[in-house]
Amino acid sequence: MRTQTTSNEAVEMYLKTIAELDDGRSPIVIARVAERLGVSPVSANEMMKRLVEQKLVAHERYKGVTLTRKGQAIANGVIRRQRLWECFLVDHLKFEWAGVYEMACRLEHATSNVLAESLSAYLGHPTVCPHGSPIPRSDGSIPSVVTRPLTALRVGEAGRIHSIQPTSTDIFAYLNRHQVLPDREFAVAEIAPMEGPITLSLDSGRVALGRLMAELVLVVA
Amino acid sequence: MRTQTTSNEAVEMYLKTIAELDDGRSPIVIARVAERLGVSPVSANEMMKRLVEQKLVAHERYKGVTLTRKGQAIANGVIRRQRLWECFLVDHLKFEWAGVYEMACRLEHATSNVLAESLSAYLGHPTVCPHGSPIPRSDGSIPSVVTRPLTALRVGEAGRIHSIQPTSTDIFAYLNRHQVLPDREFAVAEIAPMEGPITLSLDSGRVALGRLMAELVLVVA
DNA sequence: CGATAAAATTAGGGCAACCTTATTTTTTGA
DNA sequence: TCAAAAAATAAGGTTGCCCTAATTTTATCG
Repeated sequence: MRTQTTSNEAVEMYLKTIAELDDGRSPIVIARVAERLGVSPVSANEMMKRLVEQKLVAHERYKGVTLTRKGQAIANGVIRRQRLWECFLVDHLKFEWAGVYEMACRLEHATSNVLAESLSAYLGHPTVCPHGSPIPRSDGSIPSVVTRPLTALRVGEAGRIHSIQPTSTDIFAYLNRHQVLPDREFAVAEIAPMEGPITLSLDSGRVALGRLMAELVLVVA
Repeated sequence: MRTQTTSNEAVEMYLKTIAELDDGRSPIVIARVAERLGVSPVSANEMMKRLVEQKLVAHERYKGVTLTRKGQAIANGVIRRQRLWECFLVDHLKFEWAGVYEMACRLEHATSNVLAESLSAYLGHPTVCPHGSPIPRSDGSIPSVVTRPLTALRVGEAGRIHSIQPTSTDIFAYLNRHQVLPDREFAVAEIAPMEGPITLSLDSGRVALGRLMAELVLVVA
């Protein structure tokens, strides 16, 4: 069977997931990774053992995992490929914003470096994906912008939506339906007590977002 | 782990390989399939057992296998996806004709039906891949053209190259270097005895092809 | 500060695809 | 016609990735 030159799909998915969950503060709890990938915690633990052997992640027992430099490089490559494909699917094939994450996720593992570079050139070297997230550069670096999750804002504060963190199609679709899209301006109209919803006022009207969802919406200013 | 809605990669590769080896005459010897895929005959045999169970192939003991209607449909879908990607890679990403087979082969397994249809529309619904082979239609049918392998011609006969059958990058590269490309006109200049090379005369000059390679070049008229 | 919840780990399997080596069955051609 | 070549099968592995159930370790909070 044709052999892979790069790491395989499962490894890529684990590394990408760790990178996506990483907020730069504390190690990533393995159980969170398992949840995201829809596998049992045991399976995720086993895989972590393999990734530690390959020096792709560092593991602090009972704390969680962190990507090594090498692991981060692979993860960034995977994310780059996925986001490039998302751009292609939206800009050229005219797919809906909300559904492209999954499609691109399958293509990313079938994409060599040389293909990614040609694709990037074809697309005009985009720097953000359709959800507003930055596309890692081919050298592995990521353009960094200071953002805050929506949950960090207080009532009355205004801002601009920067990006929606990678998640499921359902959530993308909900946000899309309510015009919660990258680059839109908004103000925080209300924050319900008891971990209740955050209501935004946008040009298109008002939307209420639960705290979990609001956590995924990154804003600037 | 994300589950596949369609058949998996290994199954797709086996079915595609059988379809590619099929000349419509006799069943495909399993050992030939194994060779093509670079697996042991034993492995291929085991897989055939699984494919027979799933009613994707029919097996005549000591003769070989044939695709069932269902197996052919899947194979055609896989071939369609691959050839669409080949078109994209050559026409839009400006890749070399010779190298795209392998790249498209990886993408094909990551391509859903809806993606294939959008891609086809984007490309203007092409009917042939860059190697000249027909792209199966979305309903599973294949445009049929009467062609002969180069080996069926006699000295002095002229014709036009229709397509190069799927094979390895090396062979594509050799043919490319010598301008043996779809749509080129040629005449058979010489056929060496003892299974020797067939020499073609093209506008660009002369080329000698071994019998095995000549078998892969399909011509018309 | 100790009980409980959360996280991690251990133990014990399963399955798909691959492998090698040895053997049996069929086809074939001298 | 029968021996060699080709095809298939049998037997026994390996690896990667997944599972459940049971247990151990750590963290947290009343």
